[in-house]
Amino acid sequence: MPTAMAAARADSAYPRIYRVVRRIPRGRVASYGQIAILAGLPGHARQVGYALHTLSEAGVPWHRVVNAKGEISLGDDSGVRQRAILQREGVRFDARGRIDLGRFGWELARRG
DNA sequence: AACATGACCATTA
DNA sequence: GTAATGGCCATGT
Repeated sequence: MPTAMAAARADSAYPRIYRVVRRIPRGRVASYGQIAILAGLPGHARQVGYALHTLSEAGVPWHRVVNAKGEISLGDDSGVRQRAILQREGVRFDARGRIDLGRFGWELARRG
């Protein structure tokens, strides 16, 4: 019988993060901090970013995760790619490259 | 092992 | 509005 400690260690945080990201509906975005909270890791927003950075799994809509300002956090070509995908899903960006989280932010309490 | 870096965030000035 | 600070901790050197 494995100890509780071993069991907790066996379930690393990354799969939980991926599971939450997969729940983000199409046409919506969530912040890193929000993902961390929903994954049961409050305050670990940075680890969410790292989890997505080292992401090798398929089927995870990583592009629906942006920072708390509604801005894309990637500076290189990946950022351009992320923005294009989001726009294809119907997410609108303002002139400064920011998303209105009041309109496109993922809110669980809201139906739709 | 120490150290620096990073797809972050909230608070404070 | 911007800038600095502290917290978080996985990865790479």
